[in-house]
Parts: sequence; C-alpha cells; structure tokens
Amino acid sequence: MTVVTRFAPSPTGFLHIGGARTALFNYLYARKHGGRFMLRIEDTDRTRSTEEAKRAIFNGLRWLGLEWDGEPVYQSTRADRHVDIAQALLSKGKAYRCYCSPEELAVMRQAARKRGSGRLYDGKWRDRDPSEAPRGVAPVIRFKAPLKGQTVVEDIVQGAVTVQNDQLDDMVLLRADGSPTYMLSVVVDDHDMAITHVVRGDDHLTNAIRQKQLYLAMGWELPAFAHIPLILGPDGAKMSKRHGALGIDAYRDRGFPPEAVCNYLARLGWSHGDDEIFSIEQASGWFEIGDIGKSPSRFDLVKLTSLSAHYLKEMDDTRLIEKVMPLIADRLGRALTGKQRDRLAAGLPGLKGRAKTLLELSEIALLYCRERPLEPDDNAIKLLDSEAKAKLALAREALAAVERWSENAAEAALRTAANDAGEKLGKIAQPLRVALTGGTVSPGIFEVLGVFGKTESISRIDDVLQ
RNA sequence: GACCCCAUCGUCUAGUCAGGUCAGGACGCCACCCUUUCAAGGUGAAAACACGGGUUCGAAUCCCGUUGGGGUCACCA
Repeated sequence: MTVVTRFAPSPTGFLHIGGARTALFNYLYARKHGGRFMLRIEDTDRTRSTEEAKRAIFNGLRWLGLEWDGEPVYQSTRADRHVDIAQALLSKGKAYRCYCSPEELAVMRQAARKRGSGRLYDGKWRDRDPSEAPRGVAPVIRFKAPLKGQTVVEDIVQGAVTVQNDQLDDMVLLRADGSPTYMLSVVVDDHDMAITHVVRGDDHLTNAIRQKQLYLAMGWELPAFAHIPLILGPDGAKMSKRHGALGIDAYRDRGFPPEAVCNYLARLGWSHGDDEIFSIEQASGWFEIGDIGKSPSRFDLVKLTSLSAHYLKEMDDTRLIEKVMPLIADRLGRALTGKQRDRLAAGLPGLKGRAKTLLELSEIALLYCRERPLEPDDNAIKLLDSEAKAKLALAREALAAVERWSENAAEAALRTAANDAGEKLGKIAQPLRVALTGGTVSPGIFEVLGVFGKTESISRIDDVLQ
C-alpha cells in the first residue's frame, strides 16, 4: 500500500509555524515511505478564505522546500460529492433531518452545560416522523451517531483514545442552506484522496472520534491517525500574536534560511536520538511518526537563531551573495556598484561566521559598501586622538611600502612596523580600523585591508590624517 | 464546568514500550583559553526525572492518586 499523506490548511490567514511543522511531518513521512504528499485547501468557508492566504501557503511550503505531489485539491469544488454522501447516509438511515431553530438549540446547549453533559443536541428529531416537520423550515442533516458504547481511535502518537459515545451528540453534516460542514468534507475528501495517514494538530483529536464514526457508517476503511501536540509560546501558554506567532514568511523576512527553519521545526517535538543538525533528506530517512513526542513543546526563537547561524556559516558563498545583495541594496537604497560587489565577494566568506541571520549579515556587510569619505561614528571619533593619528601615520608608511598587496603582505608589514616601533599591534590596529571602516568593530583588520586593496586603504587612512 | 490527552535540566530532548547507566546530547547561561576590536572557535562548569502512595531485591521507566499544563465542547475549519 502506498503511503499518502496530506496537509489541509484553511486559507484564512498566514501559514503559521505550527502548520508548517504539520506539513513538514506529513512530507517527511511520505518521503520516508516513497509515498505521496498531497495538499488540500479547505476553503469551504468562502467568507473567510482569501487568495492572499492561499498564496502564503503555497509560497511558504515552497520556500521550506516542501513541494507537494500533484495539483492542490480545493475542497470548495467538491461540495456536490459531499452532499451525495450526506444523502447516502440519509437513505441508509444513518442520518436524519433536524428542524430545530437556533433558539431551540441554544436552550438545549444551556441545559446540557447545566448537566455537565457533552451532548449539546438532545436528539429531538432523531427518531421523529418526517410528517411532523414544520412547514417552511429548511432542515439540517444530522449524523445518527451511536448512543451507547464507546469509540476508540488508535492514534500513532497519542495511543488509544477512548470516548464514551454518550458524550457525543449528532453532528450536523449538511447545513440548512445545503452546504456540507467541515466534519463531513474532511472524511469524504480523505477517503476519496486515498489518504492513508492523517497527520495533523492535536486540536483535531476529538474530531477524529466523530470522524471515525462517519467512516464506520459509510463502511470505509479507516486511515491511520496521528495527532501531533501543538506548539506553545515561550511561556508555555497558547501561541498567540503577542508571542510573535508569525507567518512563515516573517521568518524568511527576518533572514532565517529555510534549512534552519526546517531543521528547527523537525527537532521540535520529534527526535532521532541525539541528532541535532540534519538536512530534510536525512530527516526523511529517519522519520517515524511514533518518534513524535506526546507533550506540547515551546517555541524557542533563540535555538532557531543558533541553527540559523550554523546554516549561514555552511552556506555556499555564491548562494549567500545572491541572498544578501538585495538586502544590502535595500539598506543602501540603490543597487550595488561593480566595485562593491567585488568587495562583497571577497569579504563575505569572512563575514558569514559573524552573523546569525541574513538580515544581520547584510547589516555588517554594509561596511564593504560604504564609500569614502567615511563619517566615523561617535566611538570612532573619540578614539582618534593625536596619539592614535601618530600610530596611523606609522601604519600608512608601512602599508605604502608594500609592493605586492595581499592580506598576508599587509599583516607582515604592520607586524614588523609595530615591532620596530615597540608598539603593541592593538595600538595600531584600532585607529586603522576606524580609518578603514568608520567604526570600532569589524572583522580582522588584515582581512579588511585585503578586501579594500592598497589604493583604497591608503586613501581612507589619508582621509583621517588630513 | 464536562470530556480527552500530557508531565526528564531555563528550553528542545535521549532514556520509558521489553525496570538495574555517575540520567546522555543540544540551545542558552557562567568560567577559562585564543585574540588587533567584536563575533566565531576551543575547553570546562552549574543545571532535571512535578508531588504522594504503591508493586519490586531494585522505579525516570509499571499501577493509583494529587497538582500543573494543553486540547475539544458551532448550521467555523
């Protein structure tokens, strides 16, 4: 049997971090077993569904590298089929028409709460003769759920979950306007799409109980269920906006590489022994649903950031430059000149170990893209006293004498000069740093010298000495 | 409130199913080393079996309870 999994978001907002992880787990499991990973857009709530949200889902999944198989299925296009199934249930005697008004329902609900019962609907129309139906009232169709016994879902993550059937009431399958409800649509679609493993958030666990009853009523084969614990905010409370529960695109915009996000998400709630850093390919070789933890985990931006730093360091220089250049151009407000690109190409490899995100990298890379004359920052100006300038003059002399310029040649010249003058290298390096970069913090000074080249370096020193 | 589920360092977790390890790793934190600044890197330290009862020669591991946390209770999905 081919494994078929699916990710079934409703396009009502952004693709959030929990949804992304659900998609990832589905993807991983399908890949592990050489199966198919499907995407279904649950857009039956037309008023809340938006094109924008749909795009966010597509773009988010692609950015993460979670390409789905085949065309996305739009649930809204399948309403006729869902209605057919409701009719089939009706003729099998497994569903019935209910004519209750919203007011009646509200009273029942109140009564149920008072009794502490989960049965919000009391089954008023369950066994009534259709001839008693009031005129002019459009009925809903309700599922005739079993009254006695219990329903057990064997969940791969949660184990056996048992609910007494008297806790469950008869859910609505078709609304008064004839449109199918989610509960019906999911079951029909999962069945029609031949989904073998339903892997989704824990918030659907109790739905699975009701859905199982529907499968049984239709005589359909049950998929395997796996309900993964939700992701909580850093304080252990439900993830909310104030936690920075952002769309996946926000993490992209903050400069996290997708492989870092995937790695982090995979490791959140799932583990393969002590492995911490791994690719999506490795994970798909290891992934077992049973290895997913049972308790909810907290979202930790710091750990994601450290993973991000790791992947930045590992990233291929060519790819890195492509990603960083637009960010720098943004900051500069214009495209980079040829010279700036060259400097970037030379300087980026030395820079990438110093930043945790692409955004941060583009910030520090700015140092290679500013043109002289520089405007030193406050700390830099403070440092440039007459003594510092004297050291700088010393450095200028030594550097001007270098014939074949290179990082190493510049280093040798400066070390010799410092030694001859009986100075500590730091006394010379710091003023030099200010002259070259306009700031007091930068990569190694020889590296900077190497990137700028002889002419530019000397000119920058002269700018300060004048 | 009712129902369902969960519980190992601050956080993510290994170990739990098949009881026996100084309870392991990672992030973070702290210290030290390296050092021309800041990072990075290296080395090291501190840090947990929620609590209470059982069962057992022996319990993080099995059972019960307590406490705490999460989820669900729509003609939303």
